[in-house]
Amino acid sequence: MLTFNDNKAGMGGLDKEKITKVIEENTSASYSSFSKKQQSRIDEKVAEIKNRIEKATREEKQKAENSMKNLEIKLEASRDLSRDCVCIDMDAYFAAVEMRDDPKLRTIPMAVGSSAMLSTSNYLARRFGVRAGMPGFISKKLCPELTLVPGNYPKYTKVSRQFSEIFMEYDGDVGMMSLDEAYIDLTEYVANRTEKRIFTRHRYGGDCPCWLPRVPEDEDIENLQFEDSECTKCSKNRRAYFDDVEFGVGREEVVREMRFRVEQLTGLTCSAGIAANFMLAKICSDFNKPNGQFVLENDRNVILEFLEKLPIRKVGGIGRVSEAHLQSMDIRTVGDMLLQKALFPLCFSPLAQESFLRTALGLPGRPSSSDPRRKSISVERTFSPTSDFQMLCDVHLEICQMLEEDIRKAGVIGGKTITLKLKLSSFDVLTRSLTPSDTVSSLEDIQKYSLELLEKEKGKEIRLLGVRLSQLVFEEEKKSKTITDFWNDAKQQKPLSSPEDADEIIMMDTRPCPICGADVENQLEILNRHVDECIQKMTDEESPELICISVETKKKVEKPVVFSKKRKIQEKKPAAKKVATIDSFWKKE
Amino acid sequence: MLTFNDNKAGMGGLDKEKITKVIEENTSASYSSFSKKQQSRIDEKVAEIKNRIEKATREEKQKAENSMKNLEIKLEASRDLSRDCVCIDMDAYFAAVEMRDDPKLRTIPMAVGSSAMLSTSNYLARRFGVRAGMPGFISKKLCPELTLVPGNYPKYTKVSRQFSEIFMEYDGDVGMMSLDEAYIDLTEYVANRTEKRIFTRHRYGGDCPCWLPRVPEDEDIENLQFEDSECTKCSKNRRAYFDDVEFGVGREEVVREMRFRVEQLTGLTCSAGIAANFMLAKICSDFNKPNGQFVLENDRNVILEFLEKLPIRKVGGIGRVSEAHLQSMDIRTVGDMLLQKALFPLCFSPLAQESFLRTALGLPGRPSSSDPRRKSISVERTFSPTSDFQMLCDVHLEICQMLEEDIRKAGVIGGKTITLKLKLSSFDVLTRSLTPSDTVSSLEDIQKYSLELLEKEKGKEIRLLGVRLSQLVFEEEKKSKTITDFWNDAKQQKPLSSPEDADEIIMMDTRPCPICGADVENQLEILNRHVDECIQKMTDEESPELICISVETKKKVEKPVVFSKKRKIQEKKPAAKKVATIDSFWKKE
DNA sequence: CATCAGATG
DNA sequence: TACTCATCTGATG
DNA sequence: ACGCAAAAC
DNA sequence: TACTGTTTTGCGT
Ligand SMILES: Nc1ncnc2c1ncn2[C@H]1C[C@H](O)[C@@H](COP(=O)(O)OP(=O)(O)OP(=O)(O)O)O1
Ligand SMILES: Nc1ncnc2c1ncn2[C@H]1C[C@H](O)[C@@H](COP(=O)(O)OP(=O)(O)OP(=O)(O)O)O1
Ligand SMILES: [Mg+2]
Ligand SMILES: [Mg+2]
Ligand SMILES: [Mg+2]
Ligand SMILES: [Mg+2]
Repeated sequence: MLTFNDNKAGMGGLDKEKITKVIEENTSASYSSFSKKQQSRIDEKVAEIKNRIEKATREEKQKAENSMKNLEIKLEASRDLSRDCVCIDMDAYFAAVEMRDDPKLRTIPMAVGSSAMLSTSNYLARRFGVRAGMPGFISKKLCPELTLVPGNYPKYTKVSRQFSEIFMEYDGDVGMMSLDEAYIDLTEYVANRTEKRIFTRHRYGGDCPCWLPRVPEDEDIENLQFEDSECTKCSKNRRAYFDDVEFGVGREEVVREMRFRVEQLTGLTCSAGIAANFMLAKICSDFNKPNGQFVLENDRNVILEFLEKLPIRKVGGIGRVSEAHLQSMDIRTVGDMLLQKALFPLCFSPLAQESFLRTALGLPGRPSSSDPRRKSISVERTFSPTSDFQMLCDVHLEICQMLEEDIRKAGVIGGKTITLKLKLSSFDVLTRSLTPSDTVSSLEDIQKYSLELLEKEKGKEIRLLGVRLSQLVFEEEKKSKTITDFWNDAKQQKPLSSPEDADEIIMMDTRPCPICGADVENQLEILNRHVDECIQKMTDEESPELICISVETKKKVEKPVVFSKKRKIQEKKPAAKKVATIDSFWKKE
Repeated sequence: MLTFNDNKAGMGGLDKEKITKVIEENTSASYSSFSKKQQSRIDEKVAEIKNRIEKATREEKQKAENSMKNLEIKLEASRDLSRDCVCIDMDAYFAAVEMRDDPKLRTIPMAVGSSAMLSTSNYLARRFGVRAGMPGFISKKLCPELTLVPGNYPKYTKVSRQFSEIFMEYDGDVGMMSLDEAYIDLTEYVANRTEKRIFTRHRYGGDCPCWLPRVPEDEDIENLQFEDSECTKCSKNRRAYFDDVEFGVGREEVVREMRFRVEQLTGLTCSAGIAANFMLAKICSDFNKPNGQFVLENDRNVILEFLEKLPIRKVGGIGRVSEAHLQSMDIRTVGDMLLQKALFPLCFSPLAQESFLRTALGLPGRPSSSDPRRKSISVERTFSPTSDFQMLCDVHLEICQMLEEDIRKAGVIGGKTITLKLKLSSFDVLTRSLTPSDTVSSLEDIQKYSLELLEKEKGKEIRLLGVRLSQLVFEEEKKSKTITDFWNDAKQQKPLSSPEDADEIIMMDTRPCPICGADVENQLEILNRHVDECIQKMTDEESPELICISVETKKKVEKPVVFSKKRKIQEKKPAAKKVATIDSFWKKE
C-alpha cells in the first residue's frame, strides 16, 4: 500500500521500498485495517473513473473536450502575469525553533512530537524517512537515534508573530496561511522600491552556541567588526560579528532581503518561491528548500514548461486521493493534466474540472470568500479507546470547557451549529451536528447540545471526541476590526504578545524592544538577539505543560498523546486586522 | 487473507468474516507481513498451476489422463474393504482434561495455552472462533470471557497411557498417532467377538462435582443403585450411581464399548470413526464430534458418495496450501478431485498425484516405513528477538542441555546429523545442518557442532533457536524392546508412571490399582475413579512449573511463552513396544 | 547432504 | 503481554 | 442542515 | 508506548 509519501522537501532519493516496509511492519493491526479500507475506497473510485472513460460515447467525449476548451479560453483570458507573488515558508519550522533553542539538537536527527505523532522533523531526520504526520514510534524504527522533542505551540506562535511583522513591511496584506507560511504580494513594493538597502548583519561565534546565525567555520573572520559579551543563558562568551549586506531592487533581491531579515530576527531560515501567483509561488517555495528561493518567470511558456514535469502531488490541493484518481488516468505530472484535460468532465465535478484545468495552466485557484474571519472553532482529543459512557462524558466535558475557553479568547460570541466528532476504535470518523433555533454560546449550551448528540452514540467504542462550533457570531464588527480588544488581551499578556502596536514604527530606523523597551540599532533586526533572548526567557518560564486531558476519572482513558497549541496561556485571538488569515488557495474535486 | 480456518470440529456456522477481521485487526504488523509473504508464495504457485494447465498441449493432456487412468486401475485393484478400522480421537483433549480436573472450567469458554499460543480450546470457546494454534491474546479479543489455563503435558501423557491400554485390549497393535488419537484395527477382534459384554456403569451425583461422568439432571434416578462417600478432594458428599450397560458384537457396538470404557476410566469423552481404512476412519472420527461416532460402510459406492461432497481440507495431509492449490483447479470437494484427476500430472509430482488419487478413491495412503522408531529428536524455543550473540549462545546452551536430556530419556545413543533451526524476527525459518564423520552423542558434541552452525549466522535478529538430532542411533534393539530400561526410569517415577507392567493383566476381570495396589471390581473400569483420584493427587503434587527458558543472562531475552511437554519430571521414553507410534498416514504433494 | 515448505496434533 | 513445539514427509539442488 | 471525504500545516 | 489537532472546502442528500 502507499503508506509512505516522500512528497516533502528534503526527502528525495530515499529508499521508499524499504521505508514502506518498515512502516508496514510496525503499523498496528487496527490501523492497517483502516488504511486498507481507505485504499479500497480509492480503488473503487479508480475503477469508476476508468469505467466512465471506457464507456463514454464519442459525443460525450467530444462534448467534454469542447467544454474544457472553452473553459481554457476563458481561464487563459484571466491570466495575470503582472504580479510578484511570494510564498515564504519556514524550514522545518517547529523543529528549527527547537534546534535554535537547544544547540544539542542541531546536529542530530530530531522531530517534534510524541511517540504517537510527529508534527515535523528536521532535515537530518528526513533522510531516514521520518516526516510530519508519522507516528513517533514508527519513526524510531526508521531512525533509532531519532530524538523526539515535545512541541511548544505558544512559542511557535510568538516566533511567527515576530517574523510576520517583517513581511508586513512589504505587503500590508500578508496572508499567514499558517504559523510558518506567508503569502506576500510584492508587486507594489517592488514597483516603488527604487534603491538598494543596506543592513548590518549580525552573526555569532565563540563558545556560546546559543545565538544564530553562526559565522561559518571556513569564513575569513579577520576583517569583521565584533563585540564580545557573555551569554545570559549559557554564561559562555559570545562574539558578535558585524558586517554590511546590501539588497538591490528586483523582486529576487527583495525576497532575499526578507529572508535575511527573518533569519536575523529569529535565527531561523526560510525558503521562498516567487511567481506570478500564489499557487505557483507556493510550489516554488519548496523547490530550493531549505534556506533557498526559486523564481518562476512571469512568462506563460516558462510557467508551462516548469509545470510540464512537475508531479501533480506537488500542487496544493492534490493529495493522496486525488493523486491516485489522476494517476489512474495516466496523469502523473501537471503536463499530463493538460494532455488529458478533455477527460475531466467525464470524471469530475465542474469545480474540480476547473480547478484541475487552472492548475494545468498555472493559474491560481478561483478566489473565494474574502471574509478573513474563521468559520469554525473546535477542540478534539484522542484517548485510549473506550465505550464506557461515563468516561466519554468526562472527556466530553473537558473538551467543551476547552472549547468555551477558546471561543472566549477568539472573540467569538457564539455559533449556530454545534458538531460532535467521534473517531471509533476502528479509526472511522463520524460527525453529528445540530443547529438549535438560538445561537449556542455558553459552556452550558455547548455541553448540553453536544452531549445530546453523544448520547445517541452510546455503546460505540471511541478513540477520539471533538466538539466544533460553526456559523459563528462574532463580537461586533467594529470591535473585531479595531484595536480595543487587543488591549484587553494585551493586559494579561507579556509585552511581546502585542506586537501589533509596532505597526506604526515599522519603517523606522531604530525602535524599542517590545519586551523590555530598550532601544537597539537598525530596524527590526536591531532587537535581533535581544528580543530573542527575551522570548526565550519568557517561554522558558511559561513552560507550557503539554495539554494532556488529565482524565483522573476512572481508569481506562489514560493517555492522550500529542501536544496541542496552547492551554495555559491565552494568545490565540484571530491574527487580527493587520495579518489576515488566508482561507483558500486550493480547489479540487 | 485466509487467516482464519474453521476446519475443526465444533466450529461450524461461525461468522468467518467477522472473526477474520478481528484476527487481522489484532495481528502484529511483523506477523502480518510474514503472512503476506506466505500468501504471495501461494499465489505464485497458483499462477503456475493455472499456467501449466493453460499451456498444456492436447498430447500432454491426453498423456496425463491416461497416466491417471492407469494408476486408478492399479489403485482400485488394491482396494480392501475387509477391514474394520477405527480412529478414536479425544474431544478437546487438553481442555477436557483441565475441565475434568477443575469443575469451574466446565461451563465457561476456556483454552489451554498462554496469551501467546493456544494448544486447544473447549467447545464453548470454539463458538467464538477460538481454536488451537491461535494466539491467546487474539482469542481474548474474540472472546473476552475466555479463561486461559496453562497446559500440563505430563498429565495428558499419563491420561493418554491410561486409555491407550483399553485400546490395546482390542488391537495389540494400536497406533497412537498422538496423545489423543488412536488407530485401532478391529477386524480381528470383531471377528472373534461372539458375545455381548456387560459393564457396570459408574456415574456420579451429589454436591461433589469432581468426578465424571455425572448423571444427567433429567434422568430418572429412582431405580439406580448408589453408594455415598465423601470426596477426598473437595470434601463434599458424592453419590455414585451404578447400573449395567451392555454392548453387542458388531464393530459399532465394540467402538461404543471402547468409548464407554474410556469415559469410565478417564472421565473424558472421545469420538470415533469406523471405516475400511484409517484415512477414512480419521475423517469419520470428526464427523460426530464431540462424544459421537460415525460408521462409513465398507462399500465402494457408499464411500465415494461420502467423499463426493467432503471438503478436501478435511482430508489428512491437505492443509492450507494444498487446499489453495487444488482450489485453483476448481477442486473444493473430494468429488471434485475425481473429476479433475486428469490434471494432476500437469501440476503435481508423481507422489502427490498418487496421493491425491488415493484420496479421491477413498483409499489409504501408501504404506510407509514401518520402523516405529522416531527419526529425529529436537528442542526449540521462542524468545524475544535478539541479535545479541551472547544471549543467543546462552539460549542455545540451554536448548542443547534440554536436548541431551531428552536424548538420554528417549533411549537414543546418538545421531549422525545435527540441525540448527533459526527463526528470524521476521518469522522466516532457516535450518543449518551438519553431518560429522562420527556419531554425535554427548552434550559437548551437540553443543559444539550446533554452535559452529550458529556462529555462521551471527548478526541475524532471531526469535527462535532449535537443535535437532537425526539419523538416530538407538540403544540395542533388544534393550529398547524389553522392559529393562523401563525399570531404570520407573525407579525415579511415581508408581503410576509405569503402567506397562499391567500389560499381562489386561484381559482379566479384576485388577489392582496400579497406584495403591488395591483391588477394585470389573476390569480396567473398576479402578475407574480410584485411579483417577490417585492420578489427580499425583499430578496435583507434581505441578510442573511451565517450562520457560529462564534466561537470566542479560536483559532483553525475557519471556518465552507456551508450555512444552515436560522438563522437570522424566516420563517420556518411547511409547515402547506395546503401544507403537504411528509414523505416516498422510501422503501429499 | 542440506535446505525449505507443508502438514499434523 | 505479544503468533508454539515436536515430528514427519517430500521436493529440490 | 447534515454527514462525509479530502486537504493543508 | 501505541497513527494528532485545527480549519477549510466541496460533494451528495
Ligand atoms: N501533519 C501535521 N500535523 C501537525 N502539525 C503539522 C503537520 N504538518 C506540519 N505541521 C506543523 C509543523 C511544521 O513545522 C509546521 C509547518 O509545516 P510545513 O511548512 O509543511 O513543514 P516544515 O516547516 O516543518 O518543513 P518544510 O517547510 O521545511 O518542509 O506545521
Ligand atoms: N496447533 C497445535 N499446537 C500445539 N498443540 C496442539 C495443536 N493442535 C492440537 N494440539 C494438542 C492439544 C489438543 O488437545 C491435542 C489433540 O489435538 P486434536 O485432536 O486435533 O484436538 P482436540 O482433541 O483438542 O479437539 P477435537 O479433537 O475435539 O477437535 O493436541
Ligand atoms: Mg515550513
Ligand atoms: Mg508551511
Ligand atoms: Mg482430539
Ligand atoms: Mg487428535
